[in-house]
Amino acid sequence: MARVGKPIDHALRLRREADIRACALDVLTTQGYGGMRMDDVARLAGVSKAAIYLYFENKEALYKAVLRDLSGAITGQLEALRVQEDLDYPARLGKTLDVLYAAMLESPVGCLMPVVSETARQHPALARFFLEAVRGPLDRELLALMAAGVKDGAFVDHPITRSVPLLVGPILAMAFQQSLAASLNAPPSLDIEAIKRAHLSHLLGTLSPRG
Amino acid sequence: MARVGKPIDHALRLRREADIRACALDVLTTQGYGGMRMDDVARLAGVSKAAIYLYFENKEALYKAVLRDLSGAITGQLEALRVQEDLDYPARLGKTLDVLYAAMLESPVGCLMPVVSETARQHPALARFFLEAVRGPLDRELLALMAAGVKDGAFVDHPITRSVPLLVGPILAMAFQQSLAASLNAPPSLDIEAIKRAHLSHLLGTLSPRG
Amino acid sequence: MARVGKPIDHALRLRREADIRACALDVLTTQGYGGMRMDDVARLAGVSKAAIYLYFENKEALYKAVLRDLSGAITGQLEALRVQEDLDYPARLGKTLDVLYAAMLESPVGCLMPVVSETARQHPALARFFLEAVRGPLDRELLALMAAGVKDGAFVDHPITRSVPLLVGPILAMAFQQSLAASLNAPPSLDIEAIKRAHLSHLLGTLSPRG
Amino acid sequence: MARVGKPIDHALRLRREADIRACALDVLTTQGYGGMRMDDVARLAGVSKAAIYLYFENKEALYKAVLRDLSGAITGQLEALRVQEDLDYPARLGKTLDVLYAAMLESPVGCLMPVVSETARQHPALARFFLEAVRGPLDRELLALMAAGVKDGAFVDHPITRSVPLLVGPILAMAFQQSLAASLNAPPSLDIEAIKRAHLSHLLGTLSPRG
DNA sequence: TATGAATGAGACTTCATTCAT
DNA sequence: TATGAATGAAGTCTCATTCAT
Repeated sequence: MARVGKPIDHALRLRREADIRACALDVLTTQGYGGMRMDDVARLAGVSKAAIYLYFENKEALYKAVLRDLSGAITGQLEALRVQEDLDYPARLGKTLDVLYAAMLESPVGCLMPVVSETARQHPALARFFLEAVRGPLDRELLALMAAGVKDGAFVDHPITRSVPLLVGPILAMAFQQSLAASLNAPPSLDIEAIKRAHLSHLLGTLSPRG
Repeated sequence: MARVGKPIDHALRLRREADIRACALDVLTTQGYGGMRMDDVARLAGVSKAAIYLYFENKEALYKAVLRDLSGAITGQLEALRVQEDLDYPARLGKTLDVLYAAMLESPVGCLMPVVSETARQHPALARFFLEAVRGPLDRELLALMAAGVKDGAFVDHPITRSVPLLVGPILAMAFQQSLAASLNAPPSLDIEAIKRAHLSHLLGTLSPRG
Repeated sequence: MARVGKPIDHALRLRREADIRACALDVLTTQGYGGMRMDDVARLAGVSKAAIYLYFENKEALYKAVLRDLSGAITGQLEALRVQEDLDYPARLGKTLDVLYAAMLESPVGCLMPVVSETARQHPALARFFLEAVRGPLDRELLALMAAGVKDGAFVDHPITRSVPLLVGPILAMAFQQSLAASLNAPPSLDIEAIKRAHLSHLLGTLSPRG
Repeated sequence: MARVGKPIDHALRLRREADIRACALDVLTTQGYGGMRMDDVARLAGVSKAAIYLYFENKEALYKAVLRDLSGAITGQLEALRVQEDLDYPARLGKTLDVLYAAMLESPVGCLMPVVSETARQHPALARFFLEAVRGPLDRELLALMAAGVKDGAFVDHPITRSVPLLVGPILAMAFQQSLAASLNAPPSLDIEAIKRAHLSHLLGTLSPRG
């Protein structure tokens, strides 16, 4: 009657938690942090408001969990790329852009950027969390790749190798733009593949050792 | 009895209104739309909360007024951009970056871009207005400059000449970063002049006809 | 039309505040701190719940204000007595008992003692407040009187002159008892005047210099 | 199938019930009734929250059970008091104080007295029960001792011999004080032995036939 | 015009209690 | 019997907005 039980239950719990996180992400991207009511998340997840508190200590914790989850996935991908030594540096940079473009422009993550920005203004603790737990690891990965490329002579030692905004700022800008467009129900107007190619070519133009 | 007072009162009214708008902008840039409490605006403006409602119908109307007001300021700056035709293209691109860096990093406009994005879903009309009155002219001006440079042979016909995010996205990324840092009362950590130089060098590396 | 206005308004505000404090005391003595809902206080005072927050920062502050108010009155009386040098020490001690008996057994203050006790368990901050702002001053007054009496040779230097519980603990005990009796709608069974006389006689028996 | 298990189960059930009662007492003395969360009791008892409801109908029932249980312990102590008739009256009064000091300051009973007072309004039945089962016998015993002492000429016929608060109120006052100090995690600051001696000396000063 | 005072709707969070297993 | 999970009712506090003066 008790069956194996325990591990299954544990998995259930994890799935429930993920469910709630997913619903929270949904609400978050459309309503922002201030507009995300625990009620909404609960209703969307099909549970009672109080149930959310069984999985997350409070609204802030839920928000952090959503962010941590998403950023962990991205950072993980970047790290895998960075150490994939069978690719040359330009290729690794290209794949890195692939990951970032996909995350920021083809997933809900992009829509979170304005939310993060707005949220940070009212909740310094959340701003700090974002910088330390999301932005920090991401930046470190990217700068590590560039530094390695420079050290191995694959990249010129140009200041952009030390500046994340100059390297991938355009992606953030597009995320903002797309989020705005989405709010207006405008069709997404960016030809992402073309822009990505141009972005990479632009970077390599500056970074390639000769001419 | 109060007849004679009218015109004076009218001027006073306009000034008061502008005062309140200015204070609202202040609060808006530091706290975001959700964090802008009528109480705060009132206190900052030195009037009673109820007084605000004598000048603006409600919070949203005040927000709209702030944005409308700001769009005028931006258009002014754009006009200054356009009259610099006696300089060569690289120099004009440099000046353009100067203006944009200043606008995004040292004026409230940069801070408002994320605010607008974030409130876009609740206030699509405002978002549209912002896109048309602020972002639109800015984009057109920049693209016109690049197109002219290409046509005159001063710039290579690289796709980045047709993509505002690729050209100046890094600036928004930095605004975002700076705004986060400000939420933490951390001193701004970016060496903007150096970055600006790197940015220009990066662009010219791709755009310059030779090499 | 503006009349003198201001001072009257100010007085009104103070009266409102006192009203709310009084209602809070009412609810507090019957429901305890945990059972005192802001709603109840508001309804009793004939204002909206939110209005209370115009006068008191939060529930804790309201509670503190109630306590501070009551204790201030008592301590003030005690202090006046202590320095009333035309009375001899036994008389001053007697009057002091008068004050304490009246406060604890003939006013709602007595009923607050169990409330304070219960509240302290859940809110250390309030326990500290009670000790520092209520109990402390009261104890100091009482001990100062005894010390002066001893120094002037009016009282024997017995250890009870340095122990507030031994001096006036019985009053607290009766307050608890009365509060309990009140809860049961039992008629108050104590002959306070007689007990007070016995109490004083008991104290003077120990404190009087000769036999 | 489970027939044989019954008696064992029954014993287990009783032990479990007692366990839970003990844990509830623990929480009750430190947190008060309002602060006693079923969660806390469950965690302390090492069972699930739901399990408590297998043994007690609800929170109030658990509270009642704790009190009922305790009344037994007290009556036991009182019986020990009564059998000391071989000692003279002052010595017996001293022993009586010993027992009361121990009961009020070193056992949970002292802590519960204010808890009962505080919850009396919500649970008058409990208050009455407490008065009859705990306070009543205690008072009767004390007054009987004093009456006997007076009748045998060992004590003066002073009114304090007929007033429990005047005789032992200080002990409750100290319990109150100690309970507050405990809320603050402050080390208990009372030198109980010294106070007890002073207390006895104070009483005998009034009660001793000569002087 | 201007304001101090007031409020209702609503948000987060807690907890005794129940239910499916 | 025992529990992890779930919940509804309730409580504190906030804030845009209104009203009497």
